[in-house]
Parts: sequence; structure tokens; C-alpha cells
Amino acid sequence: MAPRDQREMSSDEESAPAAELRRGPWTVEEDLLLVNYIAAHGEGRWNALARCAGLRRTGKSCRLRWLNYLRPDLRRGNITASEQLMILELHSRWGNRWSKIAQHLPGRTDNEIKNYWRTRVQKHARQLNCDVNSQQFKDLMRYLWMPRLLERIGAGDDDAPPPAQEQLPAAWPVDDVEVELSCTTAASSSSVSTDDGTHHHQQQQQIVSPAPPPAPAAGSDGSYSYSNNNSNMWDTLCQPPQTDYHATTAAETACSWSDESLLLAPCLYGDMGLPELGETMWGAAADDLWYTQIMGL
DNA sequence: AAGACGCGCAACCGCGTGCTG
DNA sequence: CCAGCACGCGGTTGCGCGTCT
Repeated sequence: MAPRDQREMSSDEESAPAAELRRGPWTVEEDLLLVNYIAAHGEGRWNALARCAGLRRTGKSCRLRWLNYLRPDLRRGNITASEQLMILELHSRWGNRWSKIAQHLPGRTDNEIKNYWRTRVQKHARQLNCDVNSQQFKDLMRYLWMPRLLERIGAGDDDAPPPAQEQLPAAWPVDDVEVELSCTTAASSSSVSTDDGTHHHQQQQQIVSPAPPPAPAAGSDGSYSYSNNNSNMWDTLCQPPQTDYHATTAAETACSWSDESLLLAPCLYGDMGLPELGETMWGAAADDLWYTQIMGL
């Protein structure tokens, strides 16, 4: 017997013989059955729904298919910079509470956010040889990548916007917390309270350059070289753009960088400078290159 | 051209929780 | 109070597809 068959059957599956239940990818016909049934009768009571709709699926499977794929209010396509920022911020606050995070990203499912985190964010953590839950990686996100996302958003370089009715609100309503999107000492944001007592977040338009990467050492030929030793990565990363520095954390460093040094960043880093902003995860292929160079990967 | 490999995502699973009789 | 059920959540798996060699 295959290992899968040896698993204990959930209560959802006990209502029908296992041999009659379908598993795996959904067909167009099944999708139609499910959509039509929910359109006529509404959702909920998933086991009964599966039977009544004539679907040889578990209620659990029907629910998942509806919530993660067939629901009409789902947003498809790339995670935008705004959404990435929201995910990073909320995850730093709540950890792997995907459904809770998804509640604040209209049209996105917990599954989608979870997959995003595992495939993109954790991948970068692996490349840095650090744990995604480590303080080092959290500092990297907070003081390097989140400011960059803020910059992209401020520059209007967010990914393709969703249809008008689905756009992220200018102020994100958050039930029990205030979500502070300001990631650096220079970026600013504020929270306001509405008449009904809920807190709304307001993003300010004053977006500044992100915390700069450390200056690489110029070689004799004028080119820059980077260490491939990841163990030194954080020492390098935490080095403020000043000649006399002391060992410190990324957080302390980011806080200590002045607005002036941020503005000087493009000068300080010569040809490397700050990357052009493109698309993808941290959002950008160019960002990835820039980041890879910094980290000496 | 074809096999190997890696990535992204849909789907599954086990388990915890809340509701109801 | 307790057992059974339905639902939802977070972790994991497996497959399709694109890229690399």
C-alpha cells in the first residue's frame, strides 16, 4: 500500500468511499460544476456542497479550489511592490500567520502569500546562508529591501496596478494594529484614527533613497571587488559609509546613517550605484543583481 | 535535440478550534 | 461535559514548465 494510502483518513473523506473520490488537478467540468453550484446556492457546508453539486471531491478540496482559484474577487498576476511591502511588514509582525496577512491584501489568498514567502523570500535567505527568521535577515529586510520597495512605490514604479475597484486602498484598514510602513529613519509615515475608532495608515509621499550598501574596495584597475566569504557579509553590510566605523548591527547602522549620507549614496558607490528598478521579487531583476554584487555572491 | 535541473504554484494533509446536539 | 462534525490554518508535496547543459 502506498504511504499516502496508509495515512489516516480525515473526517471529510469518511463520508464517501475513497475509491470514488477524485484527487489531483481539477478539470474544467469540475470547475464549472462548483462555480455554478455556488452561484446558485452559495458557499459553505462544503461536504454537502460537494455531494449535491455532483463532485466526486472532498468538501475540503472544493473549499480550497474555490477560495484559492475560482473566487471571482481573486487578483491574479505578480505580487506588486505595495503588496510585497505589506507582506514583509505583516510577516515581521505576525510570523507565518498567512491567513491573517492575506486579510490585509485584497484578492490575495493565504496560499499565494505562503508560496510567495517560501519561494522568494526564503530563497534569498538561503542565498545569504542565514535563517529566514534570524535577526540578521530581518534587519536586511527592514533596512534594505523595505526602503527600496517604498522607493519604488513612491516613484510610481509599482507593478501593473489592478483594476480600479481592486486597487489597494491608500489607507489600509488594520483591525488590531497599526501597520507602520516606515522602514528607515528617513522614510516617514503616520497612522490616523477614524471616527469609528479604527486605525488607518497613511503613506507619505516623501520617499527617500534606501539605506546605501557598503562601499566596495576599489581595485587597482578601478573595478570593485567583493568578498565571496559569506561569513563576512554582515560585517560588510553593517559598515556605515564612513571611514571610521565600529562593529554594529545592521539596525543600528541603518539608524545611524544620516539623510545626507543617503543622498550621497550614488556618489559613494561609484559605477555600482543604485540599480535601476525593474520587476520581480524584491522586486527587480536589477535589484537582485545589485544585491548579489553587494553580498559577493 | 534531449535529458537534467530548478522554480513556482496548485493541491493535499494533519491538526487545532469552534459549534452543535 | 462530551463526542462528532465542519471548517480553517499552516506545512508539505508533486507536477508542469522553463532554463540550462
